[in-house]
Amino acid sequence: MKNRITLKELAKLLNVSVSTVSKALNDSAEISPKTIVRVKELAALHKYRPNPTAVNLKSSKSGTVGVIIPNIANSFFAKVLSGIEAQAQKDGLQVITYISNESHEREKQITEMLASGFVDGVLLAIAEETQRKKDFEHIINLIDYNLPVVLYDRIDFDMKVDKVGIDDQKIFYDATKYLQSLGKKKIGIATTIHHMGVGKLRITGYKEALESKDDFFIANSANPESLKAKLLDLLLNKKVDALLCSDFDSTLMTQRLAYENNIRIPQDLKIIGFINSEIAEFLTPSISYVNQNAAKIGETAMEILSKRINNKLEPSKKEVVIDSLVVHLESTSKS
Amino acid sequence: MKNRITLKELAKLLNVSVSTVSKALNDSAEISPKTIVRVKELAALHKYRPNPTAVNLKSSKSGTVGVIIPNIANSFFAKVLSGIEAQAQKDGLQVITYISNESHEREKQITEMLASGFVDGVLLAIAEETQRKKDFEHIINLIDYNLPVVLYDRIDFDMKVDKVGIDDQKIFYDATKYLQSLGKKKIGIATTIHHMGVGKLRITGYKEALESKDDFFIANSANPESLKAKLLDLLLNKKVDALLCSDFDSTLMTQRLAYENNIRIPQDLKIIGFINSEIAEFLTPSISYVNQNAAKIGETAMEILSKRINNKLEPSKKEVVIDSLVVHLESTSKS
DNA sequence: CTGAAAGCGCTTACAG
DNA sequence: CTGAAAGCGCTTACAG
Repeated sequence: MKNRITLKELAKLLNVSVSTVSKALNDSAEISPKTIVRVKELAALHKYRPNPTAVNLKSSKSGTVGVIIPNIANSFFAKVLSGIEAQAQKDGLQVITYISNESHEREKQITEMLASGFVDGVLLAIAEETQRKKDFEHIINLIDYNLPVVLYDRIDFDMKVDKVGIDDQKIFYDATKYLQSLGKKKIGIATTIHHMGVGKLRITGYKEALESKDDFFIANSANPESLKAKLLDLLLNKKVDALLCSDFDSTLMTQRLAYENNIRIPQDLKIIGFINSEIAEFLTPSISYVNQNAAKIGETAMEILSKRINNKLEPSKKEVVIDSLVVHLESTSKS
Repeated sequence: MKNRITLKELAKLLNVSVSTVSKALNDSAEISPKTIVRVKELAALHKYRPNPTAVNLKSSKSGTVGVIIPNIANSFFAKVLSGIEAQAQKDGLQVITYISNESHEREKQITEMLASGFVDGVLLAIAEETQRKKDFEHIINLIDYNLPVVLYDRIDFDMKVDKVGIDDQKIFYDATKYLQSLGKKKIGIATTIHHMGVGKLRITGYKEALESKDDFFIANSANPESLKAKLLDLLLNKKVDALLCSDFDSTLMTQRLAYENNIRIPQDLKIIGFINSEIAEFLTPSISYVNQNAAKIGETAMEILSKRINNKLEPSKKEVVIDSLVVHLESTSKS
């Protein structure tokens, strides 16, 4: 990399001291207007930029935040990242990206690295494996380190940190109520993430919405074969007339099984799924989906982290719920 | 953030000098084995970690690379990022992510910021708008700055930098030949990115594969209405029997128009599209797609950048082509 | 209004 | 084998 000009060199060229140059560039009231102009002109000429690393060392800040993403191929998280990046831009922060791939081990490595102190704060969505193992020690450590941490999306954990996510329970509650309003009597749920925080909340919301007289119809398994068997039971034997699908895999399997068994969507079966708009819109038929407002989640989480870093927030932790809504496409249209 | 222990404090506790502590921790041959053990034990006890910013300042390196991503919601780029991150991990580099949103202006801002010198190197896929405007000045500046730069994916540019991408021309050449081998006589192409480097190469490959007696059937427009009209002409009037779709939008429009006009896929029309596996597999019918090996592209680009940063590469620039292949699903199955 | 000095937390040539 | 000193590129309290 080309050698960039330093304060020292600038000072030599101007025949003034380094301190004068530094103060002039920072518009210090101590420096005469004339000198300020003179210094700034030469700095501009040489395209002087303060060395960020030196500034960081002085200020004990890095100007960076770490973002831990469980799975970037999931377009939900890609959009969250996009929101994070946009807000970080505004706040003058650099985003360092780490991908845990839903792995507990990898997540531990990352949190340890972050605790070593490069970044000023951390945005975290907890890996699936970590949730399954219920081993949050590395996360507690990170928080105890007094590094500002904001949990995003996966926030149903008992930790003293700021959180930004959606109200998973309410969404499935509302969705269930909506299907009831369409006259559906046998509403079921399909899920591969029932062991995860968000998965549990969605089931709770669903159950809560049903009347005492209603049966629960739940197909839950992380194993495709087992899920398929359970779903077929709901579709063919129990003859459910609507299904809430809690994730990508269960949504697509539901749709496929309906197709293979000549169950017509939406006439015989209505579906609402937790999948991305890109896919939902282009399935045949298109599938009504939950728009989680991913970018907004990222933006808000970054905004809170940024304020936390700059001590602009009262000590008590925040928990922000971002509105999400069901986008109705063909799979819930009135038949 | 909790105050972390420094070399100085460690030195005081041990009653030795800072230099001794530093050398001991770095296993210097100058230091006695006894001292090394003593120092390391206390360091471990206090969980000492060198302050990365200070190390960076000394070494004039930041240990970070900047990655400019045109559109992270495109799962191709998400996978590239995933490959980049994995390799950066191995190389001990931190990945700072910037999203240009295909915007020329935003890309300029980012490159200027990067030229200001925080990162050790840059991975770049050039924004669509930049390509349309043909204004590459900011990129040339970045390169001239002697900051190592590696172009990924979008590499059909005349710049003296390392490049990692796929052979777009060959893929559509091969795909066309394949469709011919199935007996298809009227092979067309649908594209919304004909103005972009990769889009042009794909068309070139397609044309190259056709015999002199064959006609070209090209539906090209970035405007949906116009593309639709051109596609309908190919499908209904010209009666093409196969279509290569150069991007997401044209693939889905082709599939939709076929559906709406009772053109059966694959019996009446074969399709190969440049879309992600996640979507391709779940369309009805499933659409044969080009697997671009996105993670490999990211990994390789990062590997080259890392070597370039450490001066482990000869001066001449590299251009690496990552193999990609067509994954055949229902839309090209023998009818 | 300007500059010398100290210091952020390290590393490393040099002296002893 | 150990330590004092210089220096990476800045900022800022302090002296003049």
